[in-house]
This record gives sequence, structure tokens and C-alpha cells, in this order.
Amino acid sequence: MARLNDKVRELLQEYADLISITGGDAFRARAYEKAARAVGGHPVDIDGLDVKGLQQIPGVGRSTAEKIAEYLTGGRIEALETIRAEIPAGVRAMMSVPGVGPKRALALYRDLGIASVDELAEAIRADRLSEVPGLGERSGEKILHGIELIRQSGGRTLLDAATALADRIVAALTAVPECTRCAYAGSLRRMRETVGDIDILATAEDSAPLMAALTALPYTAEVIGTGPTKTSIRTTDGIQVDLRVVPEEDWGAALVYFTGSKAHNIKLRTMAVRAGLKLSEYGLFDAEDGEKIVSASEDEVYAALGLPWIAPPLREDRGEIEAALRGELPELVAEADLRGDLHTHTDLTDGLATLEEMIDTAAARGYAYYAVTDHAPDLVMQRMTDEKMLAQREQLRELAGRHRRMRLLHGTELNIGPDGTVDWPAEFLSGFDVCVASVHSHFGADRDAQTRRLIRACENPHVHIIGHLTTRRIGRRGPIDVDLDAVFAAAARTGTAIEINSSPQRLDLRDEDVLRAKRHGVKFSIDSDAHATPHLAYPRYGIGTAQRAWLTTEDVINAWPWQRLKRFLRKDALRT
DNA sequence: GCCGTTTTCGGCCCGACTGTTTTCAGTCG
Repeated sequence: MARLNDKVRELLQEYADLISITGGDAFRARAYEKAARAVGGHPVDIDGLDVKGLQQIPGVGRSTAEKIAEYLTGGRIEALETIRAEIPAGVRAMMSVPGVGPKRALALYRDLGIASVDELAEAIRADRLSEVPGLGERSGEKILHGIELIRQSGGRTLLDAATALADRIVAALTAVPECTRCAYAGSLRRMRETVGDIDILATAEDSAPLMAALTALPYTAEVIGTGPTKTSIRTTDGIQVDLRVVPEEDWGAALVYFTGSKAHNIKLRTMAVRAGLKLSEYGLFDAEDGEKIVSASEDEVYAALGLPWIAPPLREDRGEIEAALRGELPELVAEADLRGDLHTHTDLTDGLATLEEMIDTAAARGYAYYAVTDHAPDLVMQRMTDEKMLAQREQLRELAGRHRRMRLLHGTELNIGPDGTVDWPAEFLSGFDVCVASVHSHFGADRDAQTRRLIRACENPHVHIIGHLTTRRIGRRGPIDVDLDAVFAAAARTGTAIEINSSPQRLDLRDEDVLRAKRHGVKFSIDSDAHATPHLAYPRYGIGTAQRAWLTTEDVINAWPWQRLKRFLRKDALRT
């Protein structure tokens, strides 16, 4: 379960969607959307706030505050329940399909009686879509493609929601007196970009109190199964959680086993067999006499196989065992190695927090440098102007001494146009300390065009970092079609870093692409792309991608000391 | 529904793209 702020954000967003679907006032719907974002990005936990306190959140007025308060005290919002009764949940769910908005969702429901994504796919295949005015064959194809996209990531949970839930469960189980150890394992521990379910491992003499604690959690909606060693539940958010309890002396072997990956485990077991041993979740045994050799810690298990401990993000059988045998495991970059954030927004464009709030929160993270990179004018809806940007720079310079240990950088997130050019002329660009350049339009351009535009952006002497390169949004929008190797080669040649965007909705680039880019000699920037102060914590997810891609501090420009980063950012000077 | 160094009423992020129109509606960022 995520923060209460996130729960309320989801409810307000649902209310806004339902207002849109039922043809309510568009501005009213947008007011709730804005309030939803504001609550989600609010740094203070709303639990315990009263109506007055809630109204202090920008974008939350009396009406919204009362609805939130109603939820906080009674667990439901009457107005939301009323409108929910009108529109089946599946109709709203159709809005998550690219190409389907509130108007089409309603038309599909009213005209064809379609009330779920599955029924929608069925109707398109049965060629019934053209019965709805304004929808034809092409629309059907696009929508069907969108449905495919959702299904590909279907049922998987984003890393932030999974991490928040796992942290809470581990905390709850650790508090049980009988519990001696508890941690999460599985793909979450390996920091995969999404997780299918959450695996929790615990040790106790008597497992019953732990099983009981899990099934009694307030957000446990359904107990799928429960026994002495394993209990599975589903949360109110539909996430499956498996808890396994083992004796304390088997902790290490069980943790290896339940962390995976399957391919990594198979390789370990094969090594064990060759050495006359047998590895299972219960320990490492002598194959002959069945005597247990070790299983108390992961270190011991790996050591008994002649290996150093291998960090979970590497356990994918991508050569980590061979590297470990050669003593060539990388010293992975860690969250604590990050010395700054080079891609963040403020309320000057679409961020929620002020410049001061963002800077103060960044300083609290102990950064040595911090860049503010608000959107550039070609993203028209942000209404950026030269004057606004220069005024922000002025304001930033005035705040220079606010945190003595943290250097402030003035930057921007440029838009890479269809031809690869960016918003401002060279003269204006040279006034920025750092420029991120990203694709925000023309996602459908063909492979050659996408490749050309990105290479041209790399060749721009003022562009230091390519932001969220593939522009994918997990489960919502696929990556653009681009020759990644050609772009990586251009980035390496021109000294342009490629971003690992840490937003859990993006995580762009993906780990396997980062691996490929690294082979080209590309450097990376692990950034939050924060639009609110809590988002500044996102690099914990981007670090997962970086670790899965074997990156060290050498590969990551914002893990470098300022003087070294400064030289990297003098790309334009070095090239002239 | 929210908000006010333009405002307590009257605005509210604006334009491109797409497919379906034959002048525009819906969706998206």
C-alpha cells in the first residue's frame, strides 16, 4: 500500500475521470485532476490533516478538502460512490487504452454496451467499432495496438508501488515478536522495472504468528492460501504477496533461492552438482551423505561454491557468475554515490513545488550539486519565454548561498524537434549550465527519422544529456522506433550523456539497453525528472536499472565530483 | 472546482496530430 496521499490522489483522479466521462464541466474535472496531482506530490502526509489543513495544499479548495476529509474519517466519498454507480469501472478502465479518452469511452458504452477493455478488443475484432460515429478501421487498429501494449505489461506492478508495499509489510512482520529476520526477495530485490508479485522471506521458530499477521493486515483483501511454511494474499490494490517462513539457520539459502532469478539459481545449482554438492532453498548439502554444509547467510552459500557474494540486481545469468569466478564483478554504483540530480522541474512549468522548495529538499539529500531544468518553449503548453527563463536564472543565482555545500546549476529540458533541432539558438543555450534534450512529440516518426533526429541532438554542442531516450511509459506507451546502437555511437562520439530516467513510470532507458550503450562507451546521468519534492527520491529506482546494467561510478556523470562533471559539461568549449 | 502583483467573477495550458470529417472532434503532451 502506498502513502495515503497516493490513495487519495487515485480517488480524486477517478472522480475527475468520471466527471469527464459523464460529460460534466471540463474545468471542474480539471480542477480535481490538478488537486489529485497536488495531493500526490505534497511533501506532508495528509493523514491527520483537517479540512483547513488540506486547503493549504495549492489546488485544493474547500470542496475538495471536504471530500478528502470525508475519506480520511469514513473511508469513502459519497459523491464518488454516486457517480461510480452510473459508470461501470470497466468503462473508466478503457481510458487507459491509448486513443480512448472520456468521450469515446462513453460512446462505446452508450452505443455498443462495451464496458471493459476485453469487450472493446472483442468488438474491434468483430468489426463493430464503425457503428460508433467518428470511429473507423484505422482507429480500431490503433486502439487494438494500445490494448496489446497494456497487456504486455499486464498485471505487473510499478516499482514504487511495489517497494512501498513491501517496505510496509516487512515493517509489520518485523514487529511480530516471534520474527527473527524479515526481508523482501524476488524480482523486487533484483530491482526489475516492474514486479509480478511480492516475495517476503522471514525466519521464526513458530511461523503461525507471522502468517496470522500477514492475513490480518488492513490492506489484505483476500487470503489465497495459508499453511505452515507459505501464505499468499492479495491486497486491496490487487497485488499478490507470498510470505515464506523458514528456520533461521536456513536464511541464506532461502534468500538466494527466493531472490532468483531462476536462470541464476539454475547455474548455481549446476555448479553445486559439479562440486558434489546439492543446493536448494533449505541449504547447501553434501550430495553423498546429505549433510548440510551451509545455509545461514548468502555470503556462506556463495563462498562454499567458490564465489564472492553477488549483488541481487546482477543475478540474471548475464555473465555475473563467470565474472565472479574471474574476480571481475563490477563495483556497482549505489544511491549514496549520487552527488546530484541533473533533471528536475519547478512550478515555473509543470512542477508542483517552488524553486526554493525543490532546492531545500535536494539539499537535504546531501547533494553537492543540483540542476533545475524546466521545460523549454517548444512544448507550447508550458508557455515558457526567454524572460521567464532568465528571471529564474536570476532567482537561482540569488539562492546560491542558501545551502553552502550544494552548488546550483541552471538548466533546461529542451525539446528535440522532428528534425533534431532544439528550442533556442546557440547563443541563448550557451547561457545554461546544463541542457537536457528530450523527445516530446512525433512519437510515431519512422525509424530513420527518429534515429537522425536523436543523432543530430547528440551533435548539438549545447546538449549535454539526452533525456528519457525512448519516451516509453510502462504499460501505457511503447518506445519510439529508433536505431539505438546508432544513437549510442553518436552519444559516445560527441560526449553526450544518456539519461537513466528514474521515474517509476518511465525507467527509460531499460537495463539491457544501458548495457548495450555502455559497450559503446556512453556515459549516463541518473536523474529523478522530479515534478514535486517527493519525486526527488526517485533515483533509488534508477539506481536499480544502473546496477542491473553493471554500471560503476565511472559510468555515471552525476556520481562524479563537481570538477570532473564541470569538465564534462564543457562539451561546447571543447569542440570549438 | 479553484483562484486572484490583471480578478471574489470570469477566466482556466495551447497547439499538433489523427482520422474522420468535407469543417471538425477527440486525444495527447
